[in-house]
Amino acid sequence: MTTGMPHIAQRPRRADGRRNYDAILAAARKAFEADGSEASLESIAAQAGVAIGTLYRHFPARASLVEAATRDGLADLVAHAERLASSSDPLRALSEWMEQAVRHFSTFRGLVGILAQSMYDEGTPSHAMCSAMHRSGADLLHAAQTAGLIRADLTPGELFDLLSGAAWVREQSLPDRDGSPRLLRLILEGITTRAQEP
Amino acid sequence: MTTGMPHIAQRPRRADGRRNYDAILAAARKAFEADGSEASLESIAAQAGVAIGTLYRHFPARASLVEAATRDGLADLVAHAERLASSSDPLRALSEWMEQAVRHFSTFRGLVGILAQSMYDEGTPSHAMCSAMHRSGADLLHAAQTAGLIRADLTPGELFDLLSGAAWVREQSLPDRDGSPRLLRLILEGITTRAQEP
DNA sequence: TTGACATCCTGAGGCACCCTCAGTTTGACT
DNA sequence: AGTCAAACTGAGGGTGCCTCAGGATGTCAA
Repeated sequence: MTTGMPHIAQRPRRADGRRNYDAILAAARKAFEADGSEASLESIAAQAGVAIGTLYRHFPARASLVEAATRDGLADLVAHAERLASSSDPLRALSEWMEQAVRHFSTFRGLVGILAQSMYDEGTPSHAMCSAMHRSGADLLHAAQTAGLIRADLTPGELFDLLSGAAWVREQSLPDRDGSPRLLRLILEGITTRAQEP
Repeated sequence: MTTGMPHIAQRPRRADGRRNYDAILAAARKAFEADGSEASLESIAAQAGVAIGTLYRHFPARASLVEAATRDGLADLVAHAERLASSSDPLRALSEWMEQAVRHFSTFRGLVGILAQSMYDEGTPSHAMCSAMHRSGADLLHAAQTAGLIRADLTPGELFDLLSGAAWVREQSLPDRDGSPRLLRLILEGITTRAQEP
């Protein structure tokens, strides 16, 4: 997964192909939700009522199945960022987006790890989406920095490291004991500009 | 791994037993270093010149092998914390300890995840060591808070979340592109008391 | 030294999962 | 109805996990 074109699965043309593609995707979403990104591909195929070879036909690597299963959600995140970019309150915009980003990054166990890899490895299915997120996030950060609300020496890469770390912590903790809102608040307050405080 | 006594592997009594125990541990350290905590146990056994059953005799679960492989390092960390506890510069002490903690947490890929689990799951081999770390880290934090140098509303649990997140990021990034020193600095500056700044 | 025996070791074997590929079926289009 | 690319199937070879019945051996006391 380091060389060659990134594989973005496209919907097949034949009717049975599309049917199976959709069934596999639905089963995968359910399985990832329950068992994390390491869920058994064979049981996903079985759940979709399809032979294992069919799954591999549509999604030649686990990462491409994960990409397809998360594409829409991450696209929403990017769209939301672009909507927020014109906000008159850049700090609030950034804060809101960070919250949503962490939520999306930890949709299921193991996802952040895959996304973190994809961020810098171009030969990866999710790389395109990650780049888009990076761009839109960087814009929000830059706006807040220009307004003097966020420390100017914080790079987009560092912001993503902080968000990934928070998402990973959220992923680890049990759903009922989710400390990520508090963690995110700490991070946000930690990177706001000092002069803003009384 | 949720019920029953935590299994702390103890050195076996017979000479051949001790020999094999040590050989397995050495092989495991090397394998974890190279392949992360998910390294193949069968190849570890082979590397140690021992049958797979022997490995399982000494380390009935992967987690107990990880525990044994990291025990000394984490014990050092706790000892260092206790030495730092009497420092006249609590902020520097905390900072130094945090740096070392992140380094130890990310000794090899997958370790932070295991430690994060062990922190709150008592039926886990590493739980005892994690508790000790928690205590000694909390002391350093408390000292810095009493001196008014760290925000008073930060709990030890939150500090560990931040450290775990940073360690995870470090674990993900390639050795040459390690951004964790910078990340740690951001975190530290983020939790210092606001009035301290000019 | 020599039993006696608890400790320790072995590795085959059942299970789960990964991924491939040769052979077969079928939808789509003429 | 005929053609054929697209899609499907599932056996099979590979890796890894973990167990357990049977065999080997170090230890210690007599």
